[in-house]
Amino acid sequence: MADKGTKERLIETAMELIWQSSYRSVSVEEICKNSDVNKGSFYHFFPSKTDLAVAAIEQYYIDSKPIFDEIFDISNEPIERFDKLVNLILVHQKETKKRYGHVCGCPFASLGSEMAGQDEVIRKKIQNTIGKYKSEYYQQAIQDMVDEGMLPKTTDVKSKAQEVYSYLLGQVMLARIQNDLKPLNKSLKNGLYEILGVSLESA
Amino acid sequence: MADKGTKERLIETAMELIWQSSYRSVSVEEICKNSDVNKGSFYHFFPSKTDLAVAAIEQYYIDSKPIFDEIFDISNEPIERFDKLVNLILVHQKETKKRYGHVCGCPFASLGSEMAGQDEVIRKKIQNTIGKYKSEYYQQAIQDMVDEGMLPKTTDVKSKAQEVYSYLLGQVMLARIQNDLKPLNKSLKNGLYEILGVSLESA
DNA sequence: TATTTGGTTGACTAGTCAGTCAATTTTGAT
DNA sequence: ATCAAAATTGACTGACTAGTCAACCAAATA
Repeated sequence: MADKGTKERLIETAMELIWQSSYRSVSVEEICKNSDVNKGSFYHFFPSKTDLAVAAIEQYYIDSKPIFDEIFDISNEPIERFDKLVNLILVHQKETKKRYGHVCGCPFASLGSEMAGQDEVIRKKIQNTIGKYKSEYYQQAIQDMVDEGMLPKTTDVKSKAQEVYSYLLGQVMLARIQNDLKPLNKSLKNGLYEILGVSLESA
Repeated sequence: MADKGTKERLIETAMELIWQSSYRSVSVEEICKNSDVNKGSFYHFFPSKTDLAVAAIEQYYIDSKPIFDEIFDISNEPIERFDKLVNLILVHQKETKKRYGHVCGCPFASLGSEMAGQDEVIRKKIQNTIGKYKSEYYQQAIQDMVDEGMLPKTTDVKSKAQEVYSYLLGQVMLARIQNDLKPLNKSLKNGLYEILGVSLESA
């Protein structure tokens, strides 16, 4: 960690701590201490705690992009893409549970839900970021399914993407609330296939 | 409001304020002021802020129970029950949006997600409450669908209930983050039918 | 009337919070 | 080596936090 720049360390620590607990429960001072940074330095790089959160959201998106680009690569069949996505979610949730001691869920959803009624800047940032995932990956894959005849031409691609995203987000969020990955492991893929309207044999 | 007892007013106000913003951002003092109650009185009824939250969750469940009992009454066809549930969600979200100025989402999910990593008492209370809805209403309706031959005998009823609940929760939560009810109105019912594995004509 | 019980009051503690600031050190370019 | 810009430091402010407490009140009971 000490090999990274001050700003980068703050961003990384912020995401970690906020994801584990919540935005309001993590103080700027705590983020600084866990980054070996003084408070004054924090405000040299970020005008406010809100700006740090926005930067953390952006960084998390940037870091995840290569992984998503590979999963949703055009060389994979659409169903295969969603298959790999489900695996990514399961592995990722298992990893973070081991690392932080409890199921952490989706950082965007948790932070977004917490701050939606209070901080419009953070809410908008998360809305936009989620929107990017939806259009770049989900909508694209569903469109490909329509083009390949796996879904009817009449499919409302945007709505379908919203449904799929909602479902995955709901399962992951419920796993956080229940602090249990078993239901996720058991039913995540099955439900996704049902929303997509494809049978399980395709796997 | 002044016609209710002090304790009841505190519980009602707490639910309102926490639902609009978040648990950590609403102070005990704020809850007291909005209930015309002094701080000392608060701690006469509740040993801690956590206990108030638990009471508020319980009260919200109790208040919603008659409505759910009617919707999920055995005299309604299973599909009809889910149909009425979707309508309830849409109307309820529309109402609270108008009342509070923005989409509020699901109070259980928001509070549960916020506090899951910090307050085990609140997390457990929400987990249990969600569990009650799932088993009393969702699982029961799905079991009835299996018994009536609308779903295969091999259906894993518990998993299916988890999928349905996750989907609805995800849609409602996303509506809060996006502060927009349009996607909900457009695709909530459709996606639910797909998870349930029934065609839209049944409506 | 005396006493107990349930409820009320609001000032108080001790700690936390985001954000400020003036002084200092480090860095990099010339 | 010089100097300006970038980065660092940590004490400080003022506002807010959950929770405490001793005094007070009203109504019911005995």
